[in-house]
Amino acid sequence: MMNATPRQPGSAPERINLTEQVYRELKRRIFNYQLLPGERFSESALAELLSASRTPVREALSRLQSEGFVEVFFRSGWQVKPFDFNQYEQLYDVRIALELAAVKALGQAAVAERLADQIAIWMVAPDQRLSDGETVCTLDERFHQRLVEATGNQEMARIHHDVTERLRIVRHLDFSQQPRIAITYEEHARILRLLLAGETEHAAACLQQHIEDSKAEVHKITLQMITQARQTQFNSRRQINADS
Amino acid sequence: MMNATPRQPGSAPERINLTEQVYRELKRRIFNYQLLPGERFSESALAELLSASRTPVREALSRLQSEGFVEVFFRSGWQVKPFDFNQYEQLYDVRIALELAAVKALGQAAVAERLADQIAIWMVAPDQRLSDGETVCTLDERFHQRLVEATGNQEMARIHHDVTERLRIVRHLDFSQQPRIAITYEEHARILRLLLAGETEHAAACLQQHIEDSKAEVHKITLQMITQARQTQFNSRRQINADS
DNA sequence: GCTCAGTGACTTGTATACAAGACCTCTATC
DNA sequence: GATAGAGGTCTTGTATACAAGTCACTGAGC
Repeated sequence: MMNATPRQPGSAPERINLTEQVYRELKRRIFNYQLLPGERFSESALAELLSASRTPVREALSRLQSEGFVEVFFRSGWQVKPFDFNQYEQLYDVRIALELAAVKALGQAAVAERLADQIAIWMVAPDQRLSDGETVCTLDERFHQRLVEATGNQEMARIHHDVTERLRIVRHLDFSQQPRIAITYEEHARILRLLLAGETEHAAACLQQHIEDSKAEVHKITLQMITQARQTQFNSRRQINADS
Repeated sequence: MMNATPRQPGSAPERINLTEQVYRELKRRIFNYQLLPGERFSESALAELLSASRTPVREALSRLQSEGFVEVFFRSGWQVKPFDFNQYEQLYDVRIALELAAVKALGQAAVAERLADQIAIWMVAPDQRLSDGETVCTLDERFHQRLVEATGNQEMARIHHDVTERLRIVRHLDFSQQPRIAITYEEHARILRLLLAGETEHAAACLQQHIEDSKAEVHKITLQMITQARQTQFNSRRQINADS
């Protein structure tokens, strides 16, 4: 029955399941807006679309469900979790809590050592800055992630990563506008400068304000985006109806 | 193919899947030490044990895996995640970050209102205190959970809950000793008193120290528990061998 | 006695079959 | 015309079949 013998774990280094592939692909489509918040779909449709059977699709969905990206209705199909402002705000507050704790735990020396890559990216002359919103958005996400990683607390980093992914849908929109990019550069540079100077409390205050700003910004943008998303959804529905 | 039509969600209020049942039962067994850290098992053994097919068992395991309770080896069985001191310490630090953020966000009035139940439980005369370790352990967990819930941030509460569950295995042991119970009562009462007095910073400092103490305590206890757990495991293995 | 190849039982990964319930549509009735 | 009911189609939930790989054990060769 139960086997308690600790034989050597088969040591499968990085084996990629179909389940894993489907999982990643679905997440990609959600971040892409190929699957829109509120959109409904069935397991078999997904299975056919991704050339897999329902089994791996179900397992991927089940994981996405427990992470809060989708939900299932009993014998009645799946749905991408609809927008929830309240939830996004709460997740931003979780980010603030985690990142502040991280920054406060970081020593001056640790910053110089472990955040060298970020210093090289953000503390540059204005004419050296990147201008592509997409790229800067990714770098921004990485910056905040690295702050937490730098503490060495992998569990905190993992949780922070999950929260960040939940917010990715809305943060994406934030960087479609040029001013946001400049502000991001300036604030990240300031935070790093303060950390390097050992002014931890001041850095923490800056970081908090920085995240609060994103939170406020996203709240504004999301309203206009929802209408846009609804429009797209309506179009695609019309298209599907036209096909059949 | 895709169906974007938002027909009314079937509104299944609290339907309990076999998957859900298996999930809960497995978690229960892990918290119970019926499934020991490091123990290995197969899907079919579990399926037979719980009178289900492999499908719901797999889904439950997959969820437990993404939550960090178990892990799978490619075509080579499952394992309850072994003890990892480092990980537990990191999770304690996540708890500190979240609970401190929660306490700082709580206003004086909010405490009196929303934590009335906790005040009734912890701020009692010494002769009114409960003495059963098991019960106090559960109440302790609830206390910290309620601190976070009281902020109204459900996402933070959910994450805190998950972290707490990961730590449940080790915290259980902490309350097997009487002194820990008295200390818990005193410290919880003090934290609540300070919060009610509006001394947020002081309360936060107390809370931090309180959690750090648990963290240190658990580190001590776990060493002796591992041997004890191994002993139990050995016994149950002997029993199984005797059965067959 | 030791090493190593082969073999077979056992494991997970994936596909498929079937069951049970939800929802839409069409029809009969008022 | 409006409404209630029945049937069919579509959905997920669960069980099972099969494929592919792992691992422990056996036995031959030295």
